[in-house]
Amino acid sequence: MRRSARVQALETIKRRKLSKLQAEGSHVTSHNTPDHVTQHPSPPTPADNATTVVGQNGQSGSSDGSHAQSTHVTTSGPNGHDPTPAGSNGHQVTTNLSATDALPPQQFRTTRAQAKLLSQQRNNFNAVLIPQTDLRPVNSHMTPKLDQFKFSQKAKVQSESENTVKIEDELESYDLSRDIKAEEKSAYFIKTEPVIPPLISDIEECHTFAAPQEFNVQDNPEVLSQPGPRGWSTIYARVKKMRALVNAPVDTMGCERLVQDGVPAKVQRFQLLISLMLSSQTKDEVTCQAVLNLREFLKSRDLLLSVDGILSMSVGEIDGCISKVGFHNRKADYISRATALLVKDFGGDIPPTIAAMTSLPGVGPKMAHLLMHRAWGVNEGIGVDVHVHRLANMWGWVKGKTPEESRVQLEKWLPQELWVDINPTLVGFGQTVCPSKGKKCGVCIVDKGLCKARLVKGLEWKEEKWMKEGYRKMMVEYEGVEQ
DNA sequence: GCCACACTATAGACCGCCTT
DNA sequence: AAGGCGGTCTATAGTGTGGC
Repeated sequence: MRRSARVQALETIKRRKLSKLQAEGSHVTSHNTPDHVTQHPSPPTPADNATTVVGQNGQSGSSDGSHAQSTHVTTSGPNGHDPTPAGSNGHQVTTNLSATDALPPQQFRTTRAQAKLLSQQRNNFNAVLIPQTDLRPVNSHMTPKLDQFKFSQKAKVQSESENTVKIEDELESYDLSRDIKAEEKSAYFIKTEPVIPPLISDIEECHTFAAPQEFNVQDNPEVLSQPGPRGWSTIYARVKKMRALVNAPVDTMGCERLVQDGVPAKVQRFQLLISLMLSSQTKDEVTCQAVLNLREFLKSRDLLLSVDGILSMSVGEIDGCISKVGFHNRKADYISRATALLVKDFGGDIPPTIAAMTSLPGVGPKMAHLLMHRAWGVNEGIGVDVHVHRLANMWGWVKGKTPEESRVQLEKWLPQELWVDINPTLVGFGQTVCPSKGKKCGVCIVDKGLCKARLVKGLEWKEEKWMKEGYRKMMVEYEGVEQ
């Protein structure tokens, strides 16, 4: 077992033991639990019932130890607010909350029947009907107390509790009948209400900064008529069609949406750089929270998330704010060093060339090209991330071993008008309909003959299952699409 | 069949070792 | 010296397995 899996398993066991002891009325001090919180005796908790409902990403049915965020081990009050005294030493925080307090109010809990229904719906690809972003954990109002070294761990506890309430709140308010009705119509790609995650609503000043104008297939038939690999334009047009109907995390929490309005363009560019640096190997919502943490922290110093702001922070403080993103230790160091380099070599602004950008630590070609698009409005190349790389290879558009190889090959034939558009289009598609694992071929409208995914061993049985369950009608029923 | 648990794959950039 | 390759970091989704 790999170390992380082992740690996860151990933590799960610890949590369960703790929960059991609580249920038995024992007085437990969990010095070794991740939250370092003393937990008090409690009546038997229905936590397990609750946790079988929906975890992160709205996924149902799992109390997998690896899905720690779906667990009601929490020190939070009923509304998910952190009850931890702000001035504590951070190494061991004692609360007087009972476990009853720790549970969300009854009305937020979802019944097993509802959970089952939701589980079934998800299996029927309601990841589309219920955009994942609707159910993803989102936490707000996290007040960093970075004087405490253990901030990140406390933050984790806080976010778990808030997530739980919010997710279930979402579920409670979700109109199940609407979905059943939708299923009867076999309209699987239903764009629900505009998906504005609560996270975004907490940062109202966020907007799309220097966002490239969306490429419209209908208005640009000549672009798609250009030569390229077999069927490329058909695939692109259909993916665009699906993307118009599916909300993906990148649409609402992409890096360019994490830039503050009303601040100098130079600061906006810097914020975009930081967002991009944080985003690698990190889900959009986690990146978003990390950016918010940085901004909240700097706000307490009357500073913006800017070069000056970052320079005022130690690496440890940066790390504390971004502790939930992947490779946070290294990224904290990169951010600190890159910011210093910006001041030293580039006048405190991000450089306007790919070469200069990639000279910054933690910035590779993908980020550089995206920065050129978003920050400078310059279209010099394609921002090829793993989704673009994976999908382009899957469709036979390129044969690249690395994203960089794929980028070079793509740029040889892909019309330049699409160089900016292809990233958000394929990333969103890769996040929702065609992830590397769990491809939803049953609802994809790309031609069978054009997509290798349908030939991948192991997918056949799924296709069969979907057919049996009657969930693969969209291809013929979706308006305007013929297979 | 359901559930809990274990395990694996994946992601972007960098680093260090090895080979050429 | 340059390039290739595999390991590393962390979090999470998906899948497999075994017990009830």
